[in-house]
Amino acid sequence: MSLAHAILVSLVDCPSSGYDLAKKFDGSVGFFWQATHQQIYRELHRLQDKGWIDAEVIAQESRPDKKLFTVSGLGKQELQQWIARPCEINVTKDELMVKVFAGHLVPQDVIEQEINHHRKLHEARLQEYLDIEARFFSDRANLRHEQKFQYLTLRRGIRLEQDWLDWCQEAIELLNEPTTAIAAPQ
Amino acid sequence: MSLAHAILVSLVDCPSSGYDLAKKFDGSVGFFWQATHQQIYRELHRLQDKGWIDAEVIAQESRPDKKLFTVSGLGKQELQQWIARPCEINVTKDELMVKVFAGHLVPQDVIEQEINHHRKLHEARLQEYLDIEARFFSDRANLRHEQKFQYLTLRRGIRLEQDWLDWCQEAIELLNEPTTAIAAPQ
DNA sequence: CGCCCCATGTAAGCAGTTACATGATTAC
DNA sequence: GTAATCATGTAACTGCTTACATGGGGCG
Repeated sequence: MSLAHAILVSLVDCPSSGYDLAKKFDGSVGFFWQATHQQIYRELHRLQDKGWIDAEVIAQESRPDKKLFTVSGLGKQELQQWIARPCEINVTKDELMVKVFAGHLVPQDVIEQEINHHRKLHEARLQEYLDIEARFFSDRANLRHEQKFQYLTLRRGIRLEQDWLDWCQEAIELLNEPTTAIAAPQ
Repeated sequence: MSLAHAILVSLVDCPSSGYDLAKKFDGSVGFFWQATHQQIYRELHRLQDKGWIDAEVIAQESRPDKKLFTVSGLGKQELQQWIARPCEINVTKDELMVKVFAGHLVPQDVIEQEINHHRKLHEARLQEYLDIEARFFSDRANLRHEQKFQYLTLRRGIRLEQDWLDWCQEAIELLNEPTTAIAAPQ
């Protein structure tokens, strides 16, 4: 499992509290790994037990205290080893595809509506990614070493969303092609 | 949750035993929904309790008996309602992206190797999909109504794999661009 | 006054994974 | 004779989700 590693990666990027992490897992790292705050707090305890992260309690005025977590030397070592271990393709569970697969069970406009609904969701997400690209990666010829890697993950997201839009287009077109040459009962 | 629905969709397509389903979830429906045989058997019991599927025991010679499951009227109704309920974008958990995000922690060739490894995996999967396209959907102008929908899911897969290959290409290129204009310490 | 934000947690329940179990048949 | 295929399951464990809990501060 690699929620542990997703958290380590996030902490290496920037030391954070559990609360901060929960927010980051709702953006940036969260674009390719999701976790709720409950998962995160539990995992942070485990990571502390393993000695992969260190905690420092930060007292705050007019705010609850927070624990700031940083990746330890051991944790960084573990991360490096994990990155070097080849991994499999991520598994997908795509509800929309399950629906489309059984699309013949419902009136065609039901499926078309659902595809259009998803087109809008993917459009919005694409726009979100493009905004990040414009804000943080506008000078693409001069990316710092670390930025290159983060930019690549963003590019993956942009591509994915764009490709979804293309598929939606293709799908609506195919569904509206006249169904020629069916051996219809006469 | 929709393992239940993935199973219903699979059964509507073709009445099957738990064992058959487990195999199907290793191909066809399994390209966008995965489940082990244990999950499937458990879910089949639940679906039977709900009355969404009917079981018929088939005695076989020289083989263990098997239970053949078919979707009941109630199950079909439920499926239709489920398809009509708008759903969210599927969540992704992409280990490779987590690794790439923290790519600066390891020597560059480690990341390049991992990207190349994934390029090969996606190439193989693309080929698998293209074979299915050639075998079952060669006559694309004359698809039956149901086939259109299944073809669309295949197209989604083909696009996804192709897009992965394009990203891998792009990634390797970006990583090998000379890092110009870094304010390097002199 | 009520709601949202900050910050961390417990508890219960469901989903998913891994290992183990059985027992006959067929293929090498 | 050893392994794979057919066919179905139990048990234990880990991971994930949902709900609930606390308590101060800021905002409208």
